Amino acid sequence: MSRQTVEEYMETINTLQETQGSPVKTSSLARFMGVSAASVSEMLRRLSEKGMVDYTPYGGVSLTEEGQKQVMKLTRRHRLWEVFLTQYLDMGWEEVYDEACELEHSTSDMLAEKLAQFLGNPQTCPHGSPIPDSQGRYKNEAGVPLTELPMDKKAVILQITNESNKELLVCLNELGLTPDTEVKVIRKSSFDGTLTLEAKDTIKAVGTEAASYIIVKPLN
Amino acid sequence: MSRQTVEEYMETINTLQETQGSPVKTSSLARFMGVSAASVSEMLRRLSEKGMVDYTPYGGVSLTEEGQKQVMKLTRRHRLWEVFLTQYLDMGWEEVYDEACELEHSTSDMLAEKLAQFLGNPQTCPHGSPIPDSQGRYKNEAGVPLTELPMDKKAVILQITNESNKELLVCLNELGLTPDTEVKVIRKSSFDGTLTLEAKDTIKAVGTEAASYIIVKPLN
DNA sequence: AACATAAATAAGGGTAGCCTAAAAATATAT
DNA sequence: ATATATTTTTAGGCTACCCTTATTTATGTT
Repeated sequence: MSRQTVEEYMETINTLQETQGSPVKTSSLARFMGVSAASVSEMLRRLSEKGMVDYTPYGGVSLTEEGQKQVMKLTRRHRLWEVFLTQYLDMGWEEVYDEACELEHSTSDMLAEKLAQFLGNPQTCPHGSPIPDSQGRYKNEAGVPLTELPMDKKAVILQITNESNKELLVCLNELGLTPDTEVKVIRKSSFDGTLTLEAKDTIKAVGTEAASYIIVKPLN
Repeated sequence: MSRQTVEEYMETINTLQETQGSPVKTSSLARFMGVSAASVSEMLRRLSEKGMVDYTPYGGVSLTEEGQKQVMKLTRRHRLWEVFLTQYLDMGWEEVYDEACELEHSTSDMLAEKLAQFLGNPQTCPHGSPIPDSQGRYKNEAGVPLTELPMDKKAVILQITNESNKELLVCLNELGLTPDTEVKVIRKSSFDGTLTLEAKDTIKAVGTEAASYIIVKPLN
């Protein structure tokens, strides 16, 4: 089986575990990967034989420790490339996800470490997600979705989940809602929950879906 | 057919056209790609259908204009990555060929141009080979193998062909025989042709095989 | 508990890319 | 010019990954 394809399955399993909990359903995987459920079943059987996932037919799938380790390696490569592409090649933060998806599969261990060194061992990607260390260890700073931040409480943006959503990222970038920015919710619409924010001394409006992808850390 | 595989066939056809002339034989391709001649035949039929090569059974293969253009794009990506890897990530010039082989297949048009810009549009790779421009145009400076340089004539190293030969590159690097270095042949062994050189005010010995891979431009 | 519905797998088929063995074409030597 | 050797292609098979259709399993409702 082609390395690239397998790696994409494993990464998707990981993402779905994180966002929707474990175990992951065949149908979710099929939807996210754009293939039929039958293809997923088949692949899960193979990945299971290779010891990368725990898979019980009809019961869903989760990564084994070994599988998790592999995914952390890929995540590291992916996010290091994102840092390089934004900081040195001047790409937009909505463009780098797709490029990094390609590059990560062509990155040797040595290259990854040299790149990390060149970049000064960054701790997060441009979207604020943590970069696993060379051992695959991962420290995630605790935060809450902006939707759950109490009114009038100052907070700092940690991370934008959904880093592959270009429309979202373009929009947030225009609003200046990027990691490390301080924000405060000053109004919540009683009709549809739309938030009114104060950030960088300006007033901004953010819908609930967008807000749910913005992870913040309350201050004090 | 997987893009990667196809691209590697095309690049190999190009390399063999350059080094051994056109058309390229099935058996050469099979040898260089490490696959059976039967697999090559099959692939050539498919590439021919796609208009990438001119192929006559039993008669060898050569790239079409379209195929050539594709290869130039890949060559550009490959050599740009080599420059990046040596200049910014501090990789050895014997290591970058393999890494660039992987990366070139994962490089979009936009990424290639951004990278070129970041690197200051370099004209040659670390081994001295020209980098095609964004239109795929290619200007190769004329030179001769070191084996054909007249004795006592000063020359400057243009290029090391055989950039994938690690042992050769390590050795030449130790001797300081890299592009832009001035050299002069001061002795040729009448027994086996081994050359004695003067470069950087030091005396160096180079065998004929190694010397045949060193392309120089005579001065004055 | 029985039934309807949804989800997942099994069965069967396709393509790309690889192989080996056999057959065909070409090159070489006598 | 013919026989032999070499090269190349054809034929037939294998695996990875994908598909659609049919069947099985799980789930939720009454």
